[in-house]
Amino acid sequence: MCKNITYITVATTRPETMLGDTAVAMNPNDPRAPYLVGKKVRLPIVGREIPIIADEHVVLPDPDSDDEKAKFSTGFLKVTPAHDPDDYQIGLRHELPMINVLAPDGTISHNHGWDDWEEIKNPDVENLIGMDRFEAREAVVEFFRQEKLLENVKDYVHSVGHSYRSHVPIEPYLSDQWYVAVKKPIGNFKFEISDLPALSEAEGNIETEQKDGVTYIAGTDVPVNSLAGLALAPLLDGRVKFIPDRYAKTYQTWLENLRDWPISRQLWWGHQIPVWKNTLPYKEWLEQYHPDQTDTNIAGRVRFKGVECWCTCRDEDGAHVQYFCVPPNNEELELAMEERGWQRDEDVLDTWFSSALWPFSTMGWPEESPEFKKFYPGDVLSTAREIITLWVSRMVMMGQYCCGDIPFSTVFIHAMIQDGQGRKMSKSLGNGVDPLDVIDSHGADAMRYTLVSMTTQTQDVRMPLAMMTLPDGREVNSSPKFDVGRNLCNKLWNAGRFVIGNLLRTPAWDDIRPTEHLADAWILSRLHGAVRDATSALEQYRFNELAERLYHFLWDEFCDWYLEIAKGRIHAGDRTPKAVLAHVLDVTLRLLHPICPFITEAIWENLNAHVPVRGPVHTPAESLLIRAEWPRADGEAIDPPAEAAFELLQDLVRQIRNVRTRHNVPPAEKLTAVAEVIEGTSEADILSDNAATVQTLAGLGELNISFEAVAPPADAAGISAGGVKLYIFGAVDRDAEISRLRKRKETLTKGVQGVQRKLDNHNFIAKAPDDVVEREKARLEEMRRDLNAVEESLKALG
RNA sequence: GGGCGUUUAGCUCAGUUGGCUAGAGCGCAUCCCUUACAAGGAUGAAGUCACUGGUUCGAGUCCAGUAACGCCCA
Repeated sequence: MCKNITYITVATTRPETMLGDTAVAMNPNDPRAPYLVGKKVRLPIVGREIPIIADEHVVLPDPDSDDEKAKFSTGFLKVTPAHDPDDYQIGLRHELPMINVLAPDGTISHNHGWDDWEEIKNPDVENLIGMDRFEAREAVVEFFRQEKLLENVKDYVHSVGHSYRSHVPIEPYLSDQWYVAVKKPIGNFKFEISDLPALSEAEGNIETEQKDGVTYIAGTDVPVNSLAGLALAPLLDGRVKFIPDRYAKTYQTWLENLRDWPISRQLWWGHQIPVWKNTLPYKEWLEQYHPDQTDTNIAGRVRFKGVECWCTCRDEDGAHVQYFCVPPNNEELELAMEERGWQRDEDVLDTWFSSALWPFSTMGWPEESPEFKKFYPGDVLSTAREIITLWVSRMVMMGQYCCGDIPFSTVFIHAMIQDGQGRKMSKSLGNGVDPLDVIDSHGADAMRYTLVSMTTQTQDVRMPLAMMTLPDGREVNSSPKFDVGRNLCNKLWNAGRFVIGNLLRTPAWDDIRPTEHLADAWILSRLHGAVRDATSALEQYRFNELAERLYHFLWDEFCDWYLEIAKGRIHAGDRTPKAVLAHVLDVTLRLLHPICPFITEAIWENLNAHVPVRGPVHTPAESLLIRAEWPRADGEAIDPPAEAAFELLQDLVRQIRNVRTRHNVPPAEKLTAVAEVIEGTSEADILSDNAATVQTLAGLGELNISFEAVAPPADAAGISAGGVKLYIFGAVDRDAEISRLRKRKETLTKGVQGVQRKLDNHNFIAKAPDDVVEREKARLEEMRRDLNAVEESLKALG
């Protein structure tokens, strides 16, 4: 059957590229292959005779397949090495000619590598010259139609890369490019390998293997002293780490599979590649410029007119071509070269090539500037995950190649902020947020605080957008998420205002007894707890925890409780809280400064003006907060008994407030209460010492403490906490009280049952750690006591 | 196709080595312009922790699988 084949059919999506076809390929497993491979076919229009070759790349036809390629395949593939990356690989494998039929502007042209043009040119082809690729596509199809060579036109779904700027389909185009060899052992290395801390340490710390005299990182084809090796070794030996550490895998996998790095870019902007090309015959060049040179195979450093240059040369179509890379600031040499026919490469460097130099080029490198000496190498790089490979790895390579050390030891990868629908922010979608607009809508510190609080260990975070009208009338994209930061800053500012406004005649720290009053001991304990937690969060790069912890301390502890208590005490003539307030504000400002630098600095200045010496330190505080020391947690100040005691007061106050709300007691109305405690117990002491505090915070006109059992009054609301039973008089709404108590009873009953079930389980008692069991037992006891109190109160109400 | 992430209250998210009666902010409901703050205060309602199995005294958390959504790379 196959012997009678006189033509073959190929399918293509880009008919115009057939002008550059140099073979037809078929899969070696195709049953027709044995008859056809090795034969030649004549290419229509062009008339070029091209071979039929066998290549695994060709997809066998299968009309029933879900795979579009197999479905549309005829079994024959036109091969255009100069205009398709896959075809290029086939071309290399089979040593096919590479014929470029396009000009750089996308029109059909015979001036850019169409080598057999003179042999094949004919009116049909000449007709196509100058057409753009889309026009030529139609013209080729039309030619096939008229010559009755067209078998079919079908719709075909495929993906073609489009330029993200101009949105036109991208055309693969064979051209000369500069590449950086990343897996080649580096010759002429400026530094000795033993001078590189990363590598010399690596020699002992990572596994390597020898192959043909080259040392590779074990299990890879990455030579230790190649650029890829320079990037990979510090990760493997632990000198570079990623946070979160899962990103190390991205980095490692990419480096292990790295191919040479193409650095030529055909853009009108950027850093033009500093390479000059000369096509003079080599001997003439030698005589003219470098009479002493006898080795014709130059590659490496040469001195040229007194300037040290990099040089390489190669044969191109029988002529010697030299390339010279000229260092910067040699304009005279460049001009002299250009006058003599040297041409500078028109391409510019890949932006990532320049970016790779960023950690040191920003500090004056290659000059050994003071900044460079002080700040290189750095510590932490904070960046986004999509540039781990393109940028981070290259900075690590170049840092060592150019400066002899890695540029940073920790790479912190932050989440990507998406819009409210989970889409990446982009200019074309208009779903982005401009930080400058956010600063206008919410303030710089508010934006910073919010972003820090969003910095979790996940990959993405969402930021719902909203149009906001600024005071100046502009409508901008912002997000209600920034309200969190704005509210915090507002709170901080007002708290600062209040504190500073109360600092007249603040006693010296040595003149107060800062732990005598429970509230003082409590806030100092909480303060040092906050310092400890904030420090630990920072050290572990847990920025959201840092933000939340400080928010919680400032708002829920300092403002909601301590300030309210301090108000009453200061009003009553106690000056101790003034010293405590000044100290707590001082430390709080230090803690918040990295997140909210502007507002804290402003408050700091105010605080300095009023109380320059404050807290346990005897010297005036730093005049600028940015220079002030980060606080240190004082373990002595952390006082768990004081915290537990204070929590009892909080519990009582909250429950009394709850009663007030449920009984619709007007805020101004003072209630009378009686508390029943057992004499000599700690809760009796706590309550006796802090009755005034509870009264103020809970709005009680009178709080009597009884060591005798109090019969639950029928017209009172009852609460209980930590062994304290408390009855509130004047809450006359019996129904409301009954429903409140029933709800509490239900909650407590459920809780008791749950814990009881746990404690009845022998396995739990036997296998759970003792402290867990003890905690459960204590909880059970507590809940039972409260439940009893609730039941008593219910009984009293009838 | 390969790698990774997410799924917890109406919304946006925490929840580290399993101990949770599951938290926060916003929103919601009720009350309050009380001399730091209404961008505030007090109180409250709201969740079958995507689904299915497993391990365990105990699972939001560990293991296996399923589904949906998303990101990066090719």
